Amino acid sequence: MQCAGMDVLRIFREEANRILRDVGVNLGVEYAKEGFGDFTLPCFPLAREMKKNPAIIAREIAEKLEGGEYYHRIEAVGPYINFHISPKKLASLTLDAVLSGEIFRFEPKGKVVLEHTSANPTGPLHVGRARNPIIGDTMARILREYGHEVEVQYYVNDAGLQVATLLWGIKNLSRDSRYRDGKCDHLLVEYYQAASRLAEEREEVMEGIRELMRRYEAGDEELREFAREKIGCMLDGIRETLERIGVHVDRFVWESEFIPIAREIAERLSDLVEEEDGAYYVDLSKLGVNMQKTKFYLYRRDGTTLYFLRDIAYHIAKGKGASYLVDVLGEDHKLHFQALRAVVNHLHPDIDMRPLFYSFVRLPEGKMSTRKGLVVYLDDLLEEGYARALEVLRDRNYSEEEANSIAEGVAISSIRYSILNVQEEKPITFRWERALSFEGESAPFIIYTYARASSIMRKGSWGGSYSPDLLVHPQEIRLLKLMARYHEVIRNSAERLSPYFLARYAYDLAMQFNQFYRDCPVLSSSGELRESRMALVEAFRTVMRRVLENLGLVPLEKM
RNA sequence: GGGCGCGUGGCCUAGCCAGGAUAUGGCGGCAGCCUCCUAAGCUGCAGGUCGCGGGUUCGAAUCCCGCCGCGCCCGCCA
Repeated sequence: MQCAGMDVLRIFREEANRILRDVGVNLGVEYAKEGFGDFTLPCFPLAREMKKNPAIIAREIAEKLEGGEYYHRIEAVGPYINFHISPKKLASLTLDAVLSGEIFRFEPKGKVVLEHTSANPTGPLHVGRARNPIIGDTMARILREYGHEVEVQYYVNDAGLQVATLLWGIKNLSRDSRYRDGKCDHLLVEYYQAASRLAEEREEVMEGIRELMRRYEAGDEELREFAREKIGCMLDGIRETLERIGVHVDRFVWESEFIPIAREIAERLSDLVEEEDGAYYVDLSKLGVNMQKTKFYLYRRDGTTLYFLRDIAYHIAKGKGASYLVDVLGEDHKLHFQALRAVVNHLHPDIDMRPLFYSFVRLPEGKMSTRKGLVVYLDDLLEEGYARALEVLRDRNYSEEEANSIAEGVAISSIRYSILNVQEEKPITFRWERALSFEGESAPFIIYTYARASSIMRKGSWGGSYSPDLLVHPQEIRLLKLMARYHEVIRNSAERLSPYFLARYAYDLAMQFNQFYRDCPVLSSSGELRESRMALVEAFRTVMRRVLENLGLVPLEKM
């Protein structure tokens, strides 16, 4: 057994390549299409080399191949050589790897600092921004599974203009605090909205906000104390929403902490810095980078620092001791990130910064905007999801407590999955029906299969044994093959920084289990077949639970 | 105007990185399935010029070039 854990499918693949090497073919096999075996070797490249018909080459090679215990058939079909996995070997390797937990073991890897959300603490999270925490949290879970030590950070932008606007509003305006539960994010957002409107209309308001910012940067203790309290309360509201959808942040890092360090770093950038009207910027054309914009400002004319400079300081600090950094960012940050990385690497070439970009969630009417009232808050979406789930549960025999807990799990999972099941770079148009779909490609569909499997295991009593040669039904084999892929899916998802691959896998697994459930009765079978099928169900449950946990979906035993 | 991304049946979506054998699947529509391990499930039917045009290749949804449409960015905001 390798120390890296058991990547079952890779064992089969390497065996196929070994068989080919033994007859002098040094090409690797690919996955075959459904109906054409498990792996295939297209012979077109060989045909070109040997100037022979690929179909003839395929036939000649196939005749020389011996499948051994791993392959029960290897045959030429046209210009392809198709490898068919031996079901018995598949069942024994897969079930052993899953039931021993070996399939979930990955080689330990270095530390990753993953930053996500980092929304300005000026209001509640809305669904336009919800992609960030959900993708970020899931990515963190996947990287942990893959063997990394992961620290999740939320960068609190307390030093910028937006927060100064909020603070100015709280100090100078009065609002009716009519919002629910006393959640600060909902309570205080009105001050921010009102203050932003005023600042647009009246120059003296804008000046007041700037003055506040200058005092904040200068370290005015009274103001700092005021800000810590208000922003802290705002963050509590945001954190509460995050925790409700299963998103955990390890550290909230306050941007203002980096102001002194940022000033030191600016000194070290003197070879790039230029001055203009008292403001300072770096000129990235001096680095020979090919960007459409090369001037990035570090200081305003009044000497206060800008986000770009503070972010450089933050990333250098994060880079210490991390094997790499992951930033989960909206597509609007692409240019910023490119420039940021160029500067950070200019000073610290060893810091490995990797972005995970996503496109925005928009409303059918257009981009979400708190100010225009074009907004759906994440809290409201959760409440609506909860209510709809409860409605579905009404005519089932669940106690109130059970129903509430299932509805909460369904709501959280549905929302997370509706985000995760779309490639990150594709835009999403928010629709209630889609975000809260309980059928088809949805979280409830997936979790339902888990509940079905759990129900089988509750009702039967499995002795713990199985016979791999009895699991020969095509549907049993399909399910086993998919489970055997677990290792590869996690690796792919982690290395490509995309939770989406795992989301697809969850759906595929669920679909295959539903087919199995339909075709292969478990509890009404008898003897060793019953035992073996129960082993398969237990293995499915084990893999599925792990997949659900990595996606942050709630594994419900009943629903 | 320039840079980046996206463009697959009425709607949404897979496959694109590493080009191959009949282009995934869902929603909606129509027609069926609960004396049988949970019907949040399953089966069948209808529906596609893979944005358009070139190119590379034995072979292109996939790679390259051009164009069109949409989004994001091009701030002494973040």
